[in-house]
Amino acid sequence: MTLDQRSMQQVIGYRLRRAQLIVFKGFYEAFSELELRPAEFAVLALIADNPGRKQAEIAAALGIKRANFVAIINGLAERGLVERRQKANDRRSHALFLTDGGREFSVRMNEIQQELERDLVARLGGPEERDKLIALLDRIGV
Amino acid sequence: MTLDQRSMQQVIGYRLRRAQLIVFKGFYEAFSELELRPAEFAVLALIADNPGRKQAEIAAALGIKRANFVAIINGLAERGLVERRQKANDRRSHALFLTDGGREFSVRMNEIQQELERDLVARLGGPEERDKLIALLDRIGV
DNA sequence: ATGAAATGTTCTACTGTATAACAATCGGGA
DNA sequence: TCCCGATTGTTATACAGTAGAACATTTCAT
Repeated sequence: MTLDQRSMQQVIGYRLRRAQLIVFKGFYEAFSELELRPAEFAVLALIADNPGRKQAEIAAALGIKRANFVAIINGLAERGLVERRQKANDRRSHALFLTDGGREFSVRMNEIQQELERDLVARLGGPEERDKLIALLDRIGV
Repeated sequence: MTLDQRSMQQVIGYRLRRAQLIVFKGFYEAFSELELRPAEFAVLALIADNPGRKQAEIAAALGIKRANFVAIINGLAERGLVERRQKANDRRSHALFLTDGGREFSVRMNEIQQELERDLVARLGGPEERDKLIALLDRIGV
């Protein structure tokens, strides 16, 4: 009846993908009220911590191509959460800032994110386990 | 100069996604010679361990929608790796099997996968760390 | 002054994924 | 036995994510 899935269960990439999909599913549900996608969350969080940076910098930090980043910022700007300002010293680039509304939004956003994170930490078995997971994921990256 | 990315580094879903992308990048490079995608690898591995199962069963086990699974099996069948056979007792469903060529292919496929896995285990710091990672990912799922 | 590089942008294409609809088939209950 | 709902494979379609090429503008180093 039940399939033998033992071999795939040992494939790290496969397990990472399945786990990520589960976590993202929770994200979409929790953020449906704010209509926020994972990439948009990351962009807002990065701008909040790094106001005034160029589009290209934020995009590169998140592994998003310049070309695809335009639509994301357009969307956030239309919602009044983010603002493009001309940089005085370099007229090619746009500096990104949160608006007042964006800062307000990100407070609520971070509350929801904290809930999600608490739930995940509980599932993992505690903060030490969370730290262990993050440490292991660190080692996968360069 | 460098962006402050500390807050995002603590977001489990984000870290899972980035790690998964890195691992998949390695997968695509290692399997470019075989022109095999992650989903195709998983399908072949599952059929190898569970010959004769219905399309719907294999698809569901991998979290792939029936509709999207058709093209995957079509591709593997055109390459002579997989075979659809009518089930005697249920003429609605197709039973999936590896062909002789498919079994031969999966030997080479598993060799490459073992190399990838060895490399990942080395990065993680040893087999115990790999087991720990898998155990933590288990807890994220139901 | 000139040419290379950076930046934001548009367009395009491909992949992955979700939903709806359909025909054929199966199975259970009246 | 007949009928109705469920299952299965399939096609068509739509949408998000992502990648690459090309472009105008601007900067910068030589």
